[in-house]
Amino acid sequence: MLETPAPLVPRATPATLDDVAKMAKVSPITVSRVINRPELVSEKTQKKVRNAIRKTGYVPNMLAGALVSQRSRLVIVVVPNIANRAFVDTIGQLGQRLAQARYQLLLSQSDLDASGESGLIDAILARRPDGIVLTRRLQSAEARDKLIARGVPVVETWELAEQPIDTVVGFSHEAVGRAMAGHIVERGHRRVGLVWSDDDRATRRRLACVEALRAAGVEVVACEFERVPVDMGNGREAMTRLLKAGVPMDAVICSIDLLAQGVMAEAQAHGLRVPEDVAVMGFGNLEFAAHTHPRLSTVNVDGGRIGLRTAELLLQRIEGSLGRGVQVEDVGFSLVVREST
Amino acid sequence: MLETPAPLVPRATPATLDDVAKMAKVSPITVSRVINRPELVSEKTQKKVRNAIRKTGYVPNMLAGALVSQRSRLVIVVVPNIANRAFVDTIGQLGQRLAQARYQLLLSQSDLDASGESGLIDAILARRPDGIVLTRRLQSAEARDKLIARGVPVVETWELAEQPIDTVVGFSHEAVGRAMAGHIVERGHRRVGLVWSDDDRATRRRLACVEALRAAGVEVVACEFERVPVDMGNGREAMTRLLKAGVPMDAVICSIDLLAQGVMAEAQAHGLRVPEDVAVMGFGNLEFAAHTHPRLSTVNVDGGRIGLRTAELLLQRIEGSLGRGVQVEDVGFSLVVREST
DNA sequence: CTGTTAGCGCTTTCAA
DNA sequence: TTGAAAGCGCTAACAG
Repeated sequence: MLETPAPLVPRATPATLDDVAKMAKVSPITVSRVINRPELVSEKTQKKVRNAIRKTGYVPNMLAGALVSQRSRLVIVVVPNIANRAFVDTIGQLGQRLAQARYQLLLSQSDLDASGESGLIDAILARRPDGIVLTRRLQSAEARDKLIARGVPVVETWELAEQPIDTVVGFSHEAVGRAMAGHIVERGHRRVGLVWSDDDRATRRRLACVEALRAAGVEVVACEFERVPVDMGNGREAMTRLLKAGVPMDAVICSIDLLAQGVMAEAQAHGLRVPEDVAVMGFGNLEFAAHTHPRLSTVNVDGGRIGLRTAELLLQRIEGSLGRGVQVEDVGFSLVVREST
Repeated sequence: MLETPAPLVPRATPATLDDVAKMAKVSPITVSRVINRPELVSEKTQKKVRNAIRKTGYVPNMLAGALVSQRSRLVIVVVPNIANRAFVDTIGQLGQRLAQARYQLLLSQSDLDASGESGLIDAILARRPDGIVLTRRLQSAEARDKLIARGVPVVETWELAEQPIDTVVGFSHEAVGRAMAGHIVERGHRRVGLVWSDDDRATRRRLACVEALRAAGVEVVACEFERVPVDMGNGREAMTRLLKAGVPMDAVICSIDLLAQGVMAEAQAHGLRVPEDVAVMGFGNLEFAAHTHPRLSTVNVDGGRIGLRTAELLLQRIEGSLGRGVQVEDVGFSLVVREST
């Protein structure tokens, strides 16, 4: 090694493109090309430039690059809260596919922003991302209008928005509710308790579920609501209340697996057998659902597929090959029947 | 409402500071001040400017602002994977505190980046964040050296790094391992199985734990390793193997609560009583640990406190009131004894 | 309290 | 295949 390595003590001024250019004895634009479009530069020049980059410890300034090129190569994903495991696969696939296309994925936790949805969207737009992915619904019309006015590519996921901002990749929560009801009816249960989280999407599943149960002559004997974010503890508490109330029931449907897990634990702590004494069903097919004792019946959503399709459509929107607000894709869902029902 | 609202159709060119300035009949810098330092502008002028901002639908371009001011008001947090719930509270508190100080927190999932740690760090530095928080250890010396050379404020969390990049907020994994061993010894167990994830930090807990067990004359009869990321299913599988091997044991210590949860489920599926037949202990005090049946004994780390202290120290580093590499803060941990041991 | 001047670091466009 | 000139949108520094 004859090269001088990059200095390990912070420099007063980090190296710029010009510094690299001077050292390599080329013009700044040539350095830029080596980094962004190396196919336009001769091997020999590339070598000189890469050497200079290494020696100076140069790291491109994408603020400057994005400012002039109007492309940030940044996609921001809004998640309600990273504790929500529903979106793990979606984000994984999305990020991987975008990385292949040289886009960087950064996550913004929406519940961090005290200024509300509108402020959150402003903060995101201020970074000039090339695309935005929403895993939650924007309630505020103001926030939605801002996105529309900007014209930035947006994909709404995990539901089928009725008035989409732009592109949509999701599934019908109403259809899920009906499918859950159908399964419980099929299993011959007649008196059902509900343990439900109190958010927009869960509510849509619940309304459809209750309607379908009633249509089949099944009685909904109780409904416990839990504020989001819910956890397993909420499930146990809800089941405690249900058992204390003494209303006889042969099944409990939950808005989400976490609650179902808590409901099962509490039932067992009371000596009840699942599913013989009481069947339990969840939604989400979270990782643990396959491994509880007994294993939990639930509804599976292919989050990875949502992520992949979102990436594809977002890239098409960014490149302009897909129009805005044109595509609404339903990825569906499936019932996962295990031991708890 | 006499105002013209921002247009709902994407404009050819989004409004700039100059557009706002012209409409409000002030200079651009005044608009900038209204946004960033309103205390320097008279009420009357502010009103004019805010009106113009609303009418034009102006959203500041932080790329441009950061470029000239050398402050991006952006902090990037590196998480191994958002499925890892250990960091939820840390990120929540960190983000909230930073938001108060007008910094935006964005998350970067490190396992998304195929180019390795060095490429990940380059991608992050290219956005010129004012600070970086690491929730995982950087293995590559190259990546660490890049951060050092840049001089950007960095806080390493969730462990006490031996050769810190800059500031540290964490706890000793060795001390945790010894505490777990101590608890099992105290409970009178003599033959212990281990179910462990195969990562750097977990390994440090295990080595210390095993050493302490042996020192107390407790026999380690088996050790099952699981590749990260682990889940509850890995715990069940490991316990299946342990039971199949037929080696008698009276306790199982796990590297993480998820594995412990799986171990308990499998033990129960085999008709074993926890803790009478076999005690089970985890680490992390994940949300479900308080709600399993029986409730799980574990080790609690105050992730929220780590987040808060990280925010404070990072802000001090950014403002220059704290020197680089000066502070190493140990937030400790605590044993949480419940029903499973 | 408000404005003028200059330039952050990079890429676009056009030219050689 | 390489370079020169111009300017993206904003704020620091200074002046009034």
